[in-house]
Amino acid sequence: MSTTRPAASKTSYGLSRERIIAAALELLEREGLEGLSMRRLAERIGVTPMALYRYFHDKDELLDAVIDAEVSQAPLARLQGDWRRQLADLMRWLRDELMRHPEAVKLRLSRPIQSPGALRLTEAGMQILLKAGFARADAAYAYRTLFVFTFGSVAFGAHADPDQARRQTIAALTLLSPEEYPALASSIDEAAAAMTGDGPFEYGLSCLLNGLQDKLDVNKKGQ
Amino acid sequence: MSTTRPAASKTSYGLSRERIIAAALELLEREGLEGLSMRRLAERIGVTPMALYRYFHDKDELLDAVIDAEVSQAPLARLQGDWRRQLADLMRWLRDELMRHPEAVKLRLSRPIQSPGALRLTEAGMQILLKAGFARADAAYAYRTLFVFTFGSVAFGAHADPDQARRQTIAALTLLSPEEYPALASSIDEAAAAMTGDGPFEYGLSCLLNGLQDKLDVNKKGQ
DNA sequence: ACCTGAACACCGTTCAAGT
DNA sequence: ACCTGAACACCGTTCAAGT
Repeated sequence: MSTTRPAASKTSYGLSRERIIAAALELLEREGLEGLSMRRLAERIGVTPMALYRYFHDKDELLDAVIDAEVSQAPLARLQGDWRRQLADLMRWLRDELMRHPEAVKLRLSRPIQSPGALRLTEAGMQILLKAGFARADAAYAYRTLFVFTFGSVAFGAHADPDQARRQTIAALTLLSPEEYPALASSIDEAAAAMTGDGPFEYGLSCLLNGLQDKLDVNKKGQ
Repeated sequence: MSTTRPAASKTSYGLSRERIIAAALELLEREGLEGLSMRRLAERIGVTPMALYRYFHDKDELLDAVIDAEVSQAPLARLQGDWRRQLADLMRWLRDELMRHPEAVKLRLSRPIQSPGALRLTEAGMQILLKAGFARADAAYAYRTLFVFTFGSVAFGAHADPDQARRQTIAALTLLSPEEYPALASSIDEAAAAMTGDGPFEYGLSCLLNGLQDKLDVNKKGQ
């Protein structure tokens, strides 16, 4: 009975950053951002709220670690084809990842994460752009543009219930006076369709890549 | 002394939705989103927290009204030039407005607002696109793309302290191993520059408009 | 070293009561 | 009709104490 320890009544034995983060991710996915409180997290683990503060200074630090873990764990998509195809697939992959954890997108708004794990994606994008012939400054701007568009698409378009979002849009547009809002009043179905699904994202992505191609052509001609 | 009322010790006489919203906007701007609590808001007005619940069912309804008021009060930019110039100026105006109230951007993430006041902007964008020759479905997608990009630029790029954001990016990128992150390691200054200022927004906007021009040309050729 | 208990200063919100 | 007071069920976090 030297190394055998009696079973703990609470499962609080191997408390660690990893264990806390795993439980937080689980809670985040099940209950959403609002449901992720220090007290509820502690309760789930079977421990007092204060125990968490041994491992994280405060809730902010815990949240940082949670997003970081989530971002770092996803394996990058394998890419092939020309630079446009590769960038498109990278952004589609990013969008899919973000849509899987929409709560984490909100979290990233207030805290830009620049851990090595998070920067793998940036590195991949920059590699594609540099190899395609973009100057470093242009590549950085171009990546930033793609990033902002893709994150924005999820942040401002990941509706829990797409059908309801469409119906709400239709209802809101139907209320408008056709005299004051002629363009919208004549495009109610089209505007509603632009609120959900892959269509608007693919349209914007294609626009952006066309625009980037133009920039590349202009610069090459200038040399 | 029939109509003259004794001065109230607290200034709670003309409590109304408008007065509450005005106080909430003030508090939001001074203390940020976290500082806007029902209790603090009530205190500022000189009233009990419960008094607010006569005018709004709950905090969510109050927040909706607050954003709506803010969005509706800004006069739209006056636009001139060709459609590209008009759209660019509209998005620049939107970005300026959003940057003036970055807290409200976070609020709009969870609650899509489609009040008539908020839709004036959409109407303006749709008018420009339809007049330029875009089909209704394309115009809706195109507007959505511009909207998502502009909102995303502010949501993911409105740093309270731009210099600090740049320094943090440089610090994070300097930590990376050049073997694993060759593209980023060779573009540290450029990547940091892409995090702040007007440069990345203008680059992305120009990209998008070029891409939209291409779409328009293709469609016109197809007809 | 690691966790607990009690406490503090906050929340949003309900419900009964005051005027 | 409009506002108040007291209360409830939550928060994040500090600090002293237990083992």
